[in-house]
Amino acid sequence: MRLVVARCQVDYAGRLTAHLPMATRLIMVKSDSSVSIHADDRAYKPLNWMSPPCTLEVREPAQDEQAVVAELDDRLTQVWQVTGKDGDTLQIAIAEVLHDSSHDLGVDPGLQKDGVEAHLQELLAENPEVFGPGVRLVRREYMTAIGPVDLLCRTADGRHLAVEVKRRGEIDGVEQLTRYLELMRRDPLLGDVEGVFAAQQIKPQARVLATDRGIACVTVDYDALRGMDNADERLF
Amino acid sequence: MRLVVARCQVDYAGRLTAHLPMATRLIMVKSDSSVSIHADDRAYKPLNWMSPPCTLEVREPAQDEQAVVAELDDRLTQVWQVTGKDGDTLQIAIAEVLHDSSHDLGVDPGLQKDGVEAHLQELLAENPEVFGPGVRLVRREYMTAIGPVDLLCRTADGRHLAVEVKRRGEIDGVEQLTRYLELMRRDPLLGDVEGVFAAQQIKPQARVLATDRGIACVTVDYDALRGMDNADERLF
DNA sequence: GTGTCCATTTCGAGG
DNA sequence: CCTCGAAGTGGACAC
Repeated sequence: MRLVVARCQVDYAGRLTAHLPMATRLIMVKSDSSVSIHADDRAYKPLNWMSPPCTLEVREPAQDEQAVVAELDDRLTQVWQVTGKDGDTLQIAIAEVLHDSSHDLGVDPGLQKDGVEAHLQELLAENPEVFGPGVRLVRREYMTAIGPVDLLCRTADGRHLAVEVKRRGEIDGVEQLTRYLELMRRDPLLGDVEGVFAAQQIKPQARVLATDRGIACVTVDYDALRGMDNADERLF
Repeated sequence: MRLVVARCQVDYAGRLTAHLPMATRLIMVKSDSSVSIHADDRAYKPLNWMSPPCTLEVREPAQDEQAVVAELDDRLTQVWQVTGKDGDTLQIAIAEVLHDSSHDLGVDPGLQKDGVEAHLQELLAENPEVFGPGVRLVRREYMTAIGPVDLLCRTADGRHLAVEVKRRGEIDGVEQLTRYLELMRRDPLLGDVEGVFAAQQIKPQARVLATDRGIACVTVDYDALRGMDNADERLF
C-alpha cells in the first residue's frame, strides 16, 4: 500500500463526471492497484476512487493542463492516469507531494461477522419459549406468497405466532410483518395468527406502530440467549 | 489526518459484532475523529470503521487481553477504544506500530458532480418535448402520499404524464413508477395519467415489464440533451 | 427530528 | 453470467 499526501486536483469520467479542485488530500494506492482519494473527514466513503482491476500510469503534465491551475499560482509536477475496466478514467493532477510512503501489509485474514439476523433467528428458533410458555417452533422461513416469515410458532393453546426477527427493530420491519400477517390470516389452514416483532433493540416509533397493530414486541438479549443455548448443550 | 500502519486486531460491537484477527493494516484517523481500518485491497469500503461523531481513547492493554494474542507470540502495546454516538464501540488492539504520521489537509472544497440523476431530471424538465410534441412540464418532484414523482407533465390534448427518471433503467424503477401511477390514478383532479420511464439506458427486462404495464420507455441521450440546452440558450 | 430515495453505491448469494 | 436483496450501508433533501 502506497500512501501519498499531495496537493492535487482530480477528475473522474465514467458513469458520471466529477471534479475535485486543487486541495491537499490523501491518495491511497492498494496492492490490487485500486486507488482512492480521501479528504480529512468522513470515515466511510472516499471522495473519489477507482475499483480494481485498473491500471495506473504516471506522466508529465501537458502544457494546456498547466494553464488550468496557473491562475492559482500553482504548477503541476505529475499527472496520474488511472484507467478502469469499463474505460472509466480517474486523473490525478499533482502540484506538490507532501508525503509518500509504501508499506507491505500482506494478505488480510478477513472479517468475521457475528450477531447477524441469521444467527439471531437461529437462536430464537432453538428457544421459542422466549415468546411465551409452551410455545413451539413450527418452522423457520415459512413461505408465503410475498416472502418467507422468519419463524412460525404455535402456542400451547393452538394459536399461531408469526415472528419477524430483526437486529434493530424499526418501522419497516413492522410493515413487513404486517404484510405477512395480512396474507396469513386469509389462509384458513393456519387459523388464528398473531404477530411477534423480535429484535435486540426496538425503536420507540416501531414499538408504537407494532402495538397499535396488535403486534407483540419482544426485545431479545443476544448474550443471554447464547447463554441459554450453551446451558442447553450442557444439560442434554 | 493521522495515518498509522500497524499490526493490530480489531473488534467492533454495535449493530453487529465483527472481529479482525491480528494482521498488518492501515488505521486512518480523520480530523472529524472518524476512524477507518483498511486492508491492502478494495478501494471503496474499509474493513471496519466508526462514523463521526465519535471519541478515541488510548489505554494500556489489560492482562486478559494479552492472553488472547499470547498464543500468536505477540504482545499488545496499546489499545484504542473508539466509541460512537449510539454506544457502538470499535476496539483496536495494537501489537506493533510500523508507521505513524500526521498531516494537515485543511478543509476540502468538495466534489462537483455532473451527470447524476438530478441533472438528468433538470435537463428533461427543461426539454419536456422529448416526451412528445407539445408536452409541457407541470412540475418537478410532484408529491404523492408515498413519495415524489420526478416529473409531472401535460400533453397537448390534456392528459398527464408521470415521468420516472433514472440513469439506468432497471426493474425496480418500473415498480416505483407503477406504485406512483396506482396512487395518482385514484386522484380525480389529475384525470388520465400515463407513465413514462426515462433513462439513459433501459435494461431489456425493465423495458418488457414497463411495456407490459403500458408504461412508455424513453431512452435519453444525455449529451444530445445538454446540446439542446445549449442551443436553447443561444437561440433565446 | 423522521421519512424517503439516490449512490460511480458495494457486496454477496442464488439461479 | 445476471438478478436480487442486504448493508454497521452513507448521504441528501423534503417535511
